[in-house]
Amino acid sequence: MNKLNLALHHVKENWFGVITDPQNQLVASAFGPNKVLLEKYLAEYVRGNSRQQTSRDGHPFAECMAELFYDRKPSSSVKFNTEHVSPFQGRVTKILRFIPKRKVTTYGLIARKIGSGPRAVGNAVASNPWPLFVPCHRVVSSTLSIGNYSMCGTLDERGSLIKRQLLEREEVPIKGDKISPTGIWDPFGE
DNA sequence: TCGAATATATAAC
DNA sequence: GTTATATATTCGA
Repeated sequence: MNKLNLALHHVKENWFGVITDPQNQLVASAFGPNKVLLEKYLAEYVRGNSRQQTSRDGHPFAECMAELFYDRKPSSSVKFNTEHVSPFQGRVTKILRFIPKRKVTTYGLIARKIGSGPRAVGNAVASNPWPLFVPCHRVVSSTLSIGNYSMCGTLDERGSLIKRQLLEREEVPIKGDKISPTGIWDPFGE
């Protein structure tokens, strides 16, 4: 029981990987150019959960993930397995899912919305188990610089570049190396 | 349990 | 621009 499935999909320079549970819920996703690192990262994420019972069938979510990467499809109808996320991460995730396309928000605004601190929100966003499906790339610092984006657990300039490309494809207004103020979405709404 | 480490914010220089 | 400090949550010894 509790048998998980790992599915991979390759498009151009990137590998897209998803782990799903028997109810077809998304347990975790990750992507990057290094297939070995990707598999290692996902296996580590579910360590202790499935043991060696992970199967490797294809899954439509893997293709869906690549579509999301190229901004070709909405992420609706994907159910998430929240087994590994803390209550706090859950509250942050709920906000992330509301950030509209063409917009971003900040760690600080999310923090104020849920009565927490920006640094804690940064931790939660950084450990988002469902990148692309849950648009954690739509969160930037209060200075409006693009900021950081880790892929398969590694945090470097490359991730930041990918984050920028994702935002550009979604037509978030960017001037120079900063988000334009018109691109900010306020979680307090109106 | 506690100390250290964060994908931060803000104020002051 | 660069600090210093406050801050919430997580993780490991």
